[in-house]
Amino acid sequence: MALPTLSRRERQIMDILYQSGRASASEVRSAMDDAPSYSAVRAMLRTLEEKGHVRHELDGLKYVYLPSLGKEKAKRSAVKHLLHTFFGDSPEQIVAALLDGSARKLTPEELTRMSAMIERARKEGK
Amino acid sequence: MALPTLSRRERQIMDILYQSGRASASEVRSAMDDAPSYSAVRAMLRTLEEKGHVRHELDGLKYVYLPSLGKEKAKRSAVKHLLHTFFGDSPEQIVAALLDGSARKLTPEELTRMSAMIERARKEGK
DNA sequence: CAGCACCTGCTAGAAAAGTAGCACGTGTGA
DNA sequence: TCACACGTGCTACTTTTCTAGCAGGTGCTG
Repeated sequence: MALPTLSRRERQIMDILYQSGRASASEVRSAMDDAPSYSAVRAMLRTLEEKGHVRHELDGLKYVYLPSLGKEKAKRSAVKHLLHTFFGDSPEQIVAALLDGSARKLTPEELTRMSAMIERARKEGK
Repeated sequence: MALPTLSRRERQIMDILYQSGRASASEVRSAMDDAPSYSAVRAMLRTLEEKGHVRHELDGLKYVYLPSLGKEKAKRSAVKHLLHTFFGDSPEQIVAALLDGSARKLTPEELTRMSAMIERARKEGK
């Protein structure tokens, strides 16, 4: 991979960007709960752009930043990493973790939909 | 949270430690594919210990390091973070990602077990 | 048009991360 | 017993991160 070298702050910013899809410097800043100065945020955004993690578009007069790697790819890679680091590459263990209330309570509807997805996967797979 | 401040290398080391459970400095080092010097690894392990992320035990003559936060807790927090960053806090979307082959192909057995888990959760929940 | 609110580009400095290297200690086997 | 492999503690140095601040542009409003 070409992009594993993020510093703490950079990672923090990337997370915000992935979460919101696109954001201006000041939006990024307000999404951080231990935010540094506005200048600092801008500087890091610029650095990230140099490194190729981020690109910006002109929205009226201001810059709006977005991850240059598609969200889908980033997702996959994040899931993969999580899988490998904490779950011994066993997907079912993630599901177990999801279910056991660690994150939040799931509604019956959600459970039903999950079931359906898995059923579908099973049918297709065989 | 008290421990969000990991640098790039530190995070890398923590991941290895979580993945393997416990490891000596040289083991950590060989698990890194862009490993720095042995000294460097040791220094970072020491830093991590100072910060409280890691502790060490004496195994014969050498040190063996292990994460000080239980794996379970770390897992939960990692899942939660992933959920929030990439999946809009929607657990079913993670399942979807798991299913769509992004990580690896699931076996029918795994799918069956997942189904069973979800069924069980549904029964308990209601 | 003066003042204000916001934005950008740039520079510079402090703080932290990342790294290598030495000095020393302890078993092991030729 | 003396080299050797391997471990530790510590220090010092380089590079990157992280940060603030200034100068300047644009539009709005009284």
